[in-house]
Amino acid sequence: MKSNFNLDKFISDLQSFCNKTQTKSFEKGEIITTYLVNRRQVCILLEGSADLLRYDFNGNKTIVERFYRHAIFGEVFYQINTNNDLFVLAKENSKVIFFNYDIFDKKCKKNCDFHEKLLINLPNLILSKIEDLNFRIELLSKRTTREKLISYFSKQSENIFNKSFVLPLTLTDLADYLSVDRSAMMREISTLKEDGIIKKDGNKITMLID
Amino acid sequence: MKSNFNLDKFISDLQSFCNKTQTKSFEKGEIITTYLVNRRQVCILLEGSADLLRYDFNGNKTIVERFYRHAIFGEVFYQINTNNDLFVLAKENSKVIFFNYDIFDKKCKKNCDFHEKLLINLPNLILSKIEDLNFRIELLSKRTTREKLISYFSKQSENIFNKSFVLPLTLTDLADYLSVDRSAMMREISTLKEDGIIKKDGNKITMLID
DNA sequence: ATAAAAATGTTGTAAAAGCAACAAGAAAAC
DNA sequence: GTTTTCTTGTTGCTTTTACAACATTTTTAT
Repeated sequence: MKSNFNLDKFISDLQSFCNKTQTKSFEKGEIITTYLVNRRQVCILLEGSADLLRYDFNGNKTIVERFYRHAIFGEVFYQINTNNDLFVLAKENSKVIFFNYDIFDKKCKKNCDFHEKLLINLPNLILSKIEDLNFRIELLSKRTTREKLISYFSKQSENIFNKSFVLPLTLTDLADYLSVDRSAMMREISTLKEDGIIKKDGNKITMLID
Repeated sequence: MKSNFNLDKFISDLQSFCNKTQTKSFEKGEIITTYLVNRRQVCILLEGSADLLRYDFNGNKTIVERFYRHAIFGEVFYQINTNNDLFVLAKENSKVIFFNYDIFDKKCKKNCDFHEKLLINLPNLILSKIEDLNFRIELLSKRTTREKLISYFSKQSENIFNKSFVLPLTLTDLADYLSVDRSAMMREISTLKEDGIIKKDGNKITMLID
């Protein structure tokens, strides 16, 4: 549904042509990166999924963003003020390519076509990210938990062209993502079921409306 | 406070070097552009301010984004499905430069250094936009109207390095921006005043805390 | 200068959401 | 295979927010 250009080819190009990138694998639960002031790291998720997390002074967790395959993230894309505030946690075993944003200014060697490819492909990754952010804003702008849930479910359904889909998040995480109280959300899911808007079987949801 | 590169020079470069861009002026209240499916227009606000607006089926207005000088917008940055859903309205007299995103693929003529400049500067504009979107998400993620207001006010205060600042939006628009009911927001502003968190004189707010 | 429109400010009441606590089921760890 | 941890599901109660209505002030239009 997102950008359709050949990202996989691009990724393999990145790895073969430039010695200024680094690829690492992470196990579920490992910290992929912590956002640092004055660093301009760029990360692209090649495999797996991960969360950008923040814990506030009260210890409340916020899922700032959830990343899936091909997501781009790093300090470059987030205004940070203090260290250790934001970090990215692998939700599944993941593979990530890292490089510094400075790569755009300082070419690594003559005739390295890495930069050309990067300049050509990066915009697509970034535009895709902007679309995600806009959707998240649309979600969070909804006034009620019910509307948030319907929007989120509809989007999931549209993404796979199917009325039924499996939730990619636990319900606990979904509440954090929609920025609502979990128990209140559960209550709302119950009324959505009662009202015949959705059907729910475990973490499989079916939309019963258009 | 945002990106510090020389945007003004870049803008004048854009206008002088490439015949594929167009610059137009708009009076307050005029529609700058309507988002169209299958178009990939890019707009940069050179002067003034504008709102990206949506009216839902109930007629409720949402300020999707508010643009100030140097903001970048257009279909490229928003996933749209239907025409006439989203449009950009000038809040003040404004000046906007338009070009098509295809400009990145199809160079206009040999030795036109427009493209080089565009490729160099556009990322800064876009990263600045991403920062704005992230801040908006942070705001909307707050669970209470009180927290949303405090975050918004703090940000305004930090931006100009001054405890006192003039609201850039009307209170009515601020409510739409924070996605809360206006009267409920007004009530919360009252309690913020009572609790000695802020001082308010017309549309000038002073933070009384850190 | 006057009328019209928009924004601000306030309040009562109904609806929604948050908080807290707990039981039951599922998944992960040992 | 058993224990421990995490997730789901539910409910009573409190706080917050939305809705609606209206008065007042400010801004805009003519």
